[in-house]
Amino acid sequence: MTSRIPDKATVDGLEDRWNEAWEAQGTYRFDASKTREEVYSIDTPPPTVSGSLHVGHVFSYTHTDVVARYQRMRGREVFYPMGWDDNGLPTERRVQNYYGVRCDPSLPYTEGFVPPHSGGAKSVKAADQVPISRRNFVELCEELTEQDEQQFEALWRHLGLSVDWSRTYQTISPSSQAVAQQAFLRGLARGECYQAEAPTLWDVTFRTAVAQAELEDRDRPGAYHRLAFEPAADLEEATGSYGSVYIETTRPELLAACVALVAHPDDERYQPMFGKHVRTPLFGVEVPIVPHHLAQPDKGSGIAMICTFGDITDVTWWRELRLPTRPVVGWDGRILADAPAGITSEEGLAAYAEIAGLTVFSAQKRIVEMLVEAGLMEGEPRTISHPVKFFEKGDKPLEIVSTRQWYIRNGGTDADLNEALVARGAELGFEPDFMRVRYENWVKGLTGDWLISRQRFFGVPIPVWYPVLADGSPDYDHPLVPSEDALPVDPSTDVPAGYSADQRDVPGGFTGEKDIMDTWATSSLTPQIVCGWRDDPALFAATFPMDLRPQGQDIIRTWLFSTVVRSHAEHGCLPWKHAAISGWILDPDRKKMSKSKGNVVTPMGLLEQHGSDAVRYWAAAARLGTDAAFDEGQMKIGRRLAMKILNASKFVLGATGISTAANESLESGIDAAAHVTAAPVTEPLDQAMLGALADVVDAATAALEAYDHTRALEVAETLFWTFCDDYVELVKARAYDGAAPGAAIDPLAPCAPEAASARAALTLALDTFLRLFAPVLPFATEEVWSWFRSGSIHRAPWPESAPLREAVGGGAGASSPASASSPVSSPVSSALSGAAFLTATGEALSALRKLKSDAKVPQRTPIESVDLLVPEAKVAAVRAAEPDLKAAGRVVTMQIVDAMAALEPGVDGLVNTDGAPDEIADPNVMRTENVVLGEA
RNA sequence: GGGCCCUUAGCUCAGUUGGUUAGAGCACUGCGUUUACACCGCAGGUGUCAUCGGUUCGAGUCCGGUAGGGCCCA
Repeated sequence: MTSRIPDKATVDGLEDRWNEAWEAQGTYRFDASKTREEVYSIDTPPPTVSGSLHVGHVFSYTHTDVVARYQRMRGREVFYPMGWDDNGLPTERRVQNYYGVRCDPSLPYTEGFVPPHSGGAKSVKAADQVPISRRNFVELCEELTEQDEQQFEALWRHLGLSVDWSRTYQTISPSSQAVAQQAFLRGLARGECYQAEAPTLWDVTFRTAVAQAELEDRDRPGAYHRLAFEPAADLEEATGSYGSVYIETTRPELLAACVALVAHPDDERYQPMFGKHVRTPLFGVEVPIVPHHLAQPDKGSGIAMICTFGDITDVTWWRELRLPTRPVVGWDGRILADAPAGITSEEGLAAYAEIAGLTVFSAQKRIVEMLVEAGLMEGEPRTISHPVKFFEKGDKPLEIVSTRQWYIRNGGTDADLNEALVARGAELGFEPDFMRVRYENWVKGLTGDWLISRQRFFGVPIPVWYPVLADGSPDYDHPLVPSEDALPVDPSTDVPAGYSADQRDVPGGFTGEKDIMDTWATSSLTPQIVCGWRDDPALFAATFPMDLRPQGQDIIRTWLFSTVVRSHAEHGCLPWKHAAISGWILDPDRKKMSKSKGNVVTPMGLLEQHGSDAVRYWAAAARLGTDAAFDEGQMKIGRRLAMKILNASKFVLGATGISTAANESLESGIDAAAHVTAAPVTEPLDQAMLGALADVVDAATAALEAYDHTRALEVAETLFWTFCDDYVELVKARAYDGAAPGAAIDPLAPCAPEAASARAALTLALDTFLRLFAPVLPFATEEVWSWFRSGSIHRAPWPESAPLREAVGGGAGASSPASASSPVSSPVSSALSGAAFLTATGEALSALRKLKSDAKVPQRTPIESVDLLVPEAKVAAVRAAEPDLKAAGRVVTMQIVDAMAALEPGVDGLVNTDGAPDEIADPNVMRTENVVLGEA
C-alpha cells in the first residue's frame, strides 16, 4: 500500500496535481445563490492580450489572490471573475505584425482568407502588409486573442489563482459590447455622452484621436526659427516704423496656418501694436497682433504666432480670442492639398503649392529653404530640447486636427461634476492611502471631457446612425439609436429601426457611425459586465457595488477613474469599496522592468524553476503600493518555507502517530487527529507556544483586514521558524514518549500526559500554521492538509485565537495581551507572555548548543554537567521547561542560576580581586559555565 | 516647475502611538548528517539608521532644510 504521506517531501509537481483536483472539486466555483452580505467581490483587472504576461502581472495578481483566499476562508463567497481586454490598438498592431495584414474598411469580405504570415514574421513593414476587409481583420483579431487567452489562463492556473474559470469574460464579447452600448445610450439620454466638433489631438500613424489620459510628454529636439513679419499699414502708422516684427517658432511649416501673433498684455514692447496687423512671410496673409496672458515675454522674442493648431496653447488662444481656423495638416500628417482661407495672393498660393502633400517634416525643410531664399529668416535655427505631446503608444508627435468626436462628461468641463467625482474618490478606501492623491491630482487637473471616439476597427462600435439629409450630408444633430434589447449592434452592418438596408448612405436614408469606443469606454464598465448589470439582476444584487479593485498605480487616471465616472453616472455610487494598488517590479539596477527595456523574465519559466508557492511568497512579501526588487533569492526563501512546511508537517504527524493512522486511511487519520487534539495541554512550554500562536493569529487577521498581507505573512513566518527551530526540538523527545527510532506510533494508545500535551499542541499548531499560510502558499498547505484533513484547506475556516486560548486554559501565555488578567492558575508564576516564554526557552536551548559549537563537538555530544545562568525575568520559564531542555541538549545535570545572583562574589567565580563584578558578566544574557562534556 | 514615495548590515527588507542595548532573511565563516528536513540543522561577526538643524528627559520614528534615487503630472 502506498503511504498517504510521502517518505521524501517535495514541492515539485504540486501545481498540476492540485489544479486538477480544485477544478474537479469546484473549489473556487462561485455560488450565485449567496446574498450580498455573504459575498466578497473582486473586480479583477483584465490583462490586455497584446503578447505575454510579465513578472509584474504575477506579482500584483498574487496580491489579489491572497485577499481572495483569505476572504474565502473567512467564510465569504468570493466572486472573482477573470477577464481579458482584447480591445483596440494593442491587438490590432499585434495582428498586423503577426499575420502581416492591415485593415482597409473599403474592401469586401474574403471567404476563407489565409494571411501571409502566422507568427513567424518579426515585424512586417506597413508597405508589405496585405490589405484586408474589416470583417476579415476582426476575425484574425479574435483568432489571435483566443490563443493568447489560453496561454494566459494556463499561466494563471499554474500560479494558483483561485478563480472560477467558468466565469471568464472578454471586453470584446457580444455581451460586453451590449453593456458598453447600453451604458453609452443611457449616457446619451442623460446628456453625459455628446458629440462635438473640436480640435483633437491626433496620432497620424494610427490615424485616430487620442484622449487626455493617453497622452505623454516626451523631450524632443527642436529649433527656434526667427521669422520676419512685415508690418501692415495700420502698424506702420501706429509705430512710425517700417521694421519687421520678429517671432521665433519651432514649427515654421505651420506658417500658412497662422491666424494671429500674440504677446503678453503687460509687454511694453508690443503694447503699441495690439489691434494692428502684420503680413505673414511667404504667404502674405494679414493677421492681427493680440494680447493674451499665456504669452511668455521671456520666451524667444516675446511674441508668438498662433496657428491652427501647433499645440494645445494654440487651441486655448483660438477659443478664448475667437480666432478663425486655417488648418493645413491632414489626418495623415501631410500638408493639405488646398490652401487655407486667407491665402489669396498669387505668391502665397505658389508658396503653398510647394509644400502641399508633403509630410510636416519635409514641409518644414522646404519652408525654411524658401524663407532663407527670400531673406525672411534671420540667423541660423537655434536648437533646443522641448517637451512634445505623444500618444503613449505612438512614436510620432501628435498633431491637432479639428474633427467631430464623441465625448463623455467626466468633470473636465463641469465644476459640479468634478467636485462630485473628487468626493467619490474621498469615499474610496485606497490601499495604501497615499495613492488617493494621484486620483485627486488627476481629477482636479482635468481640462476637458473624455474623448471616446476612436477611428479604429477592433472595438465596440458607437451604437448610433445619422439621418442623411437631402444634400447627402449626415445630420449629426439627430442621431438614430437602437433599442436596448437590440444590443449589441454594429451600425456599419445593422440598420436602424424604420429604415431598410438599401437606404444606407443615400439622401433621405441613414448612415452608420464608423467610429468605435476607446478601450477604456468598455474597460470602465468591468463591474457592470461581470456583475450582470444588463442581463442578470440577481447576480448584480449579490455582487455590486464590489468590494475590491486591485490595479497598478499607472492606471489610476484611466481605468480607476473612468470606472468611478461610469458608476457614478449610472448608479450614483462607487463601483467598489477598496482599491488595492500594487507597486512596480524593479530589476537589480532599480529600473522598472518592462518589455521595451528587454529586461523581463518569462513568468512561466520562473514558476517552473522555483515553484509557484515560492514565487507567490516573493510577491506576498512586498507591501501594496511599494515597488519591489525582482529577487530570486526571495523566491528561494519561499521555496525553503514551503519545503519546511512539508517536512515539519511530516514530523508532527509522525510524532503524534497521526501519520500511522492516516496511512491506513484518511478517515483514520482524521479520527486520530481529533483524538490527539482532544488531550489537555498541560505543559507550560506547550501552553506558551499556543499562546504565542494565538497572538499571531490575531495579528495576522488584523493585518489582512487592513490589506496588509505582508505583515500577516511576516508574523506567521517568524513564529513558524521559532516553532521549528526551538519548540519542536524541545518537545521532540517528550512527544515521542520513549518510542523506538523509526517505530510507528499508535495515536490512540495511552501515553504519558506530558506527551499527550505536546502532541495536542503540535497538532493544533500545525493545523493553525497551515491555514495561516494557505493564502500565500496554496499548494504546499493543500498538500499537507490532504494528508490528515478532509476537504480543501482553501474552503476551511480561517484560524481564530479563541480556541487556542481555550486549549491553553489558564496556563502560561493564556492571557490575551490586551487583558492584564493575572495567570494565578498557572503552574508557573511567570508574567511572561507566551512569546516571551518561548523566546526564553529558545535562548536557553541556544546557550546549550553554543557551548558545543564553541567546543567544536557534534551537537549530539552529551553534557555531563552545566550551570545555566539566566536573566532574572526568564528564570521561571527556563525552570518550567527544564526537562525538555535537558532532553534536547542531552544534559545529565543542569543547575539553573539567576544571573543577577551569579554576580555575587563566590557564586560564579568571576570576581575581580577588588570585588567589582567582572565586566563580561552581563546579567541580561543567558550563558553557561562549569561545563563538563561527555563522549559523543 | 508641481506632487507622491524612498534612503536602516555587503544584498533584500522589517522597525506599530517617540521609550532599555535598532531586528530578520540572504550572503559570508566555522561546526555537524542527531527517530521532519542536505531544497538541511546549529553557532558566529556585521550598522555614522543619507545628511544638517530643530522639538523633547529621550528621535530610526515627529518638524524643517539639503543631497541622492524612483514614479506621476505639467
